[in-house]
Amino acid sequence: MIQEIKNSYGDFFEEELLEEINRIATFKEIPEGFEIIKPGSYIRFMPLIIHGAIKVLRTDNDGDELLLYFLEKGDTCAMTLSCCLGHHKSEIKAIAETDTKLVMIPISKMEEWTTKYKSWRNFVFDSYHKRLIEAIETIDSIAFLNMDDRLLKYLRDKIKINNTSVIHSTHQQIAYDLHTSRVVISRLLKKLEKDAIVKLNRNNIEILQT
Amino acid sequence: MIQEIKNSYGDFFEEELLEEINRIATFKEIPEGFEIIKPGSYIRFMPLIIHGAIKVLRTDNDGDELLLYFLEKGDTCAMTLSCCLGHHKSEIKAIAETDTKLVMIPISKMEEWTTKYKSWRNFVFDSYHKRLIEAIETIDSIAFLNMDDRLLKYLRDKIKINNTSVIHSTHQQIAYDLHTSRVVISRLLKKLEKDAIVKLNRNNIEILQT
DNA sequence: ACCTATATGTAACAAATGTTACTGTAAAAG
DNA sequence: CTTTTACAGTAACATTTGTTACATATAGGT
Repeated sequence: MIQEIKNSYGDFFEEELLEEINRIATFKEIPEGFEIIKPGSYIRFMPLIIHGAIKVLRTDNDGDELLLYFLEKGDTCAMTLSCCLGHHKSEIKAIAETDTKLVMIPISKMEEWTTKYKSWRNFVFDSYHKRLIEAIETIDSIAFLNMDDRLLKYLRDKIKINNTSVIHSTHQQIAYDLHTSRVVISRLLKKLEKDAIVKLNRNNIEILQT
Repeated sequence: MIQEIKNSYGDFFEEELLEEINRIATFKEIPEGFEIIKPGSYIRFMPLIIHGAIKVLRTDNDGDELLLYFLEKGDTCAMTLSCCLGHHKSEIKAIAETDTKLVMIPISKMEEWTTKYKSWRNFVFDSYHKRLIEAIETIDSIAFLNMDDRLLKYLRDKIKINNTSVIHSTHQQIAYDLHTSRVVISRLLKKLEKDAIVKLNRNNIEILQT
């Protein structure tokens, strides 16, 4: 497992810490579409992403959803950090965007390691920083962009995360992520197709221009 | 200064740390309306709020603005934390909402203290957590609420922060914070007045129902 | 008291987004 | 092969939000 972590996180962590992770953490493989974090649930493990991608959504009581951001190799979920350190409930939902490999750290080790290892402390600070920046970029999108530009940004983020130019999603799924309706997405996608930016097929969207 | 900090932060910090803050930090009084952080500027101090309130806005290149959240006594600005620890540029703007008293910590001490003091580490983690939660609540508002409810929420947040039932703002100022136009705010405020939720006067808005 | 800045009220219209309803069509299931 | 289900296309309309234009009102300076 040490080598796997090094592949994804470089030499960020000290050898000592790596060995401790190796001893204590568990390795997990998650299939695409699996719901890793459910809203309202308590979290006992903090996931380090070794391979793949996870999408993180905000949910409210009425079943409304909104994509917050994607997590990649080398990332961790700052909301999980918050939950772990503050022992709060999850207010988000996390779904495996692709098949994903995770290292699960038990929360009991979290505080201990922030005291013990400088690299771990920096990793946690850095993760918070990244997530805060991402959250604010999400605010930028919904506050300052129209739906057509938000859709385009979404499609581009998605092909980047999945490392492909074809998106396997239905219009309805996209509508959920952007918190709008299927009809609106179909309408805007059709416009993008007219402008030769995408090519539409059943269950997939090909991105022609990046 | 130690007593001032204790009044605002309780016994959260160790005596030792308090003394170090007292020795190193500078005390500052800021008048209402003063621009504490400008977008694009580098930040050399981290402000701890002793008294008063600060509003934090997101800005983009076109001069668009959006209120992110208010900071109160006991808070600090996590974006500043990010900037300090990561040495990034500010992407936000901070303005004194009321007359405000601050303790300014030089960033050089930041990392040192996170290693040295457990309470400081926890304070920093806690601040990040709070700001992340607030940012996500802002996302909730703009994603899930219509402008009338956003306005109402804004007014309520404002009277809470200012500890008064009269808001001294023009419609234009509110429009900037919510990233909409003055006419829209006037229209919606008039509706709230019809519903006996507010009373409108020149340069101030009285909130009748909380 | 008069002038001027700024603030507010409001109508009329434009644009963006959301909703409903119905169509056709491809894939999956029987 | 037929039936069913899920997906996508599109028109017509409703609602929300944004824009322009102008009228009116109030405070402050002279």
